Amino acid sequence: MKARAADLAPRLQHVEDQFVELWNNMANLWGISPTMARIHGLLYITGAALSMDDIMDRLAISRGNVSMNLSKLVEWGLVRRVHKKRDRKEYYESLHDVWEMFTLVASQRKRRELDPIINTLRRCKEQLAPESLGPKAAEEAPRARLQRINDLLKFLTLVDSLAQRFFESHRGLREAIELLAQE
Amino acid sequence: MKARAADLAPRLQHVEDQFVELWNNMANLWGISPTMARIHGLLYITGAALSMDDIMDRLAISRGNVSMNLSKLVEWGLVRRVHKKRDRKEYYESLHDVWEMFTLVASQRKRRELDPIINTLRRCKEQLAPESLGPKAAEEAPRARLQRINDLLKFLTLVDSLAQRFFESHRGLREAIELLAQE
DNA sequence: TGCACCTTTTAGTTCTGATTGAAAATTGTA
DNA sequence: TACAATTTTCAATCAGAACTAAAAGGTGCA
Repeated sequence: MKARAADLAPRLQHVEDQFVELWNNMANLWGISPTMARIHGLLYITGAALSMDDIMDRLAISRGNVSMNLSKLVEWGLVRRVHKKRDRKEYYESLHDVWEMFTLVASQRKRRELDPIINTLRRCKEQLAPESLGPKAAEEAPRARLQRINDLLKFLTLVDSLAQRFFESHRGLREAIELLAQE
Repeated sequence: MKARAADLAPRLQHVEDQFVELWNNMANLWGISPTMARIHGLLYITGAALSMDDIMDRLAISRGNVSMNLSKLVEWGLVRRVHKKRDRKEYYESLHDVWEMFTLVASQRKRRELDPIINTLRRCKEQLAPESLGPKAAEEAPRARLQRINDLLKFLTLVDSLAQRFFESHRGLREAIELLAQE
């Protein structure tokens, strides 16, 4: 099938819409809200710096909603504000590098979600420590629970330290991992 | 602080409650619903085989809700049904191994979430392929979009293949990873 | 400085998905 | 087989998150 030039724009837009919808579905996986994801998807796929109005029109989202979600995206570091000369509007542009986006999201989720969990677990652990339970603490029930908390803690601190290591040097690791995957 | 035997049970319960609450907070990270997570948390931390009534009472959740969430947990493979002799009730018991639980959750999320995304991306890619765009396809816009879709696809297939590899042999990998983390 | 243009905030509304309770279905036992 | 115990299903309800529209707040230019 050959496309005339006039067909190109709507077809491109159709692909972009599919992509935005895709990003919407990915929201859960990335742990961000669907609308935030859609906006980011649009910015990523077009590669352009868009204004709030552009986004409102294209995705049929209210101004306030776009505003709030854009600030969150900027806060996450996935999107940058850009100023155009002779234009008072602000424009927004997505990062381009997939690895960088992934690292940003992952490191923030670690900080917001994983770290507090590990802290709470440590607190649970203390409460079950033999010295805080008195001499009878050799009983079955607390010992078993302590064991399970320890298993979990061990696993999560492992994940934590691997993640940390990755964030600190993902540029270098990237090649290594890509090689590893091809093997 | 020394604890008398009588103090032990309520204190243990208090720690368990904290743990269930923690699991509740982890739900988002694991991609399961909070109530499902709380039920699983209770089963994991107590290490016991509990009946629906036990769970209803302990977590203050309705019977229907417990029933639905337990089936989902069984479906995910995180919880097993167990039968006790001379008792018509069914009892439910969590897996104990943290790595196994993680692998189960991750492999299912991959199948439910990641795989469809990769498929959709491939479809987007085809629609932007030069041959489907006609002779004028060398234009800037589609080329740039195709590039970004390819970047993404490359990243996601990489994640996919690493995950696959992990699921197939996490028992072996486990030791290697633990060593790596200590380095 | 004041105005016109944009963005942010917020109070109220809408929507989605979770939860309940009770009826229906199932299961095991006498 | 019948019945009592238990689980599942499902329509109605509820709660919280997301969204909107409009008012308030900034910002840069004349």
